[in-house]
Amino acid sequence: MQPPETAPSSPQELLDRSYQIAGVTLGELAAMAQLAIPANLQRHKGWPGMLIEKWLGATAGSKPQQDFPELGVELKTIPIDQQFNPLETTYVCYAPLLSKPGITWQTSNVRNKLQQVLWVPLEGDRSIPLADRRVATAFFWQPNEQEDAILQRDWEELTEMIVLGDVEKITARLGQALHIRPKAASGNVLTDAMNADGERIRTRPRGFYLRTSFTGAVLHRHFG
DNA sequence: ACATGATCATCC
DNA sequence: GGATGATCATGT
Repeated sequence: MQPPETAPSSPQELLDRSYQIAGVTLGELAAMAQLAIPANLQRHKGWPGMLIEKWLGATAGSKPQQDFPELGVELKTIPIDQQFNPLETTYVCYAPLLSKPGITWQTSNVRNKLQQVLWVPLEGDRSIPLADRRVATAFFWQPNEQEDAILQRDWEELTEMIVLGDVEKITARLGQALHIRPKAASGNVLTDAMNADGERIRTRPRGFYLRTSFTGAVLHRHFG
């Protein structure tokens, strides 16, 4: 078995590819792809995601928007424990701190990214050596009406705070399903934002993340 | 610096 | 133990 060299031409082909690697360990996938396995993830935090991208035929690199633009599909690996509970929150996208006019939930990057997600759960318990962790069965997910409403409410609450110049009041405690946290290589990275008086300020870049309670519910809706 | 891929590590 | 805030690698 080898990684594909082309992008999948249909959602079904993408799903088929994910089934091909279900149950396989990350060590086996790395070996077949002739990739080195890091000793741990401390300095290779994105490694599992990159490995799965390669095996499903996502275009490499750090391009904006979805992983499979032609399919309208976003790929997300998610580390899980033995009960299929997520072990980490899920990064969605950067949070724009300089609001663009006319942006709504319907046109937001968050909604665009989450419109159609291929979830690929991976064994993530730190007690399992990285190479021994197995890929679980992937599945497509589209937010249902209720999930979309929750995400919309959170997004609107947080976006309103940014628009009102209250970005510094935002904490990760806000938001039922979606929240905002720093997202940067280090604490000294700064970007532009506005304060409540409309003045330019410098602040840490932020990202939108899905809480584990939300992704956990999504997983359990599919795996019971 | 921004954006991708995320997990780490500390605090509660 | 779990969530929050911080951080790591890489490419554009």
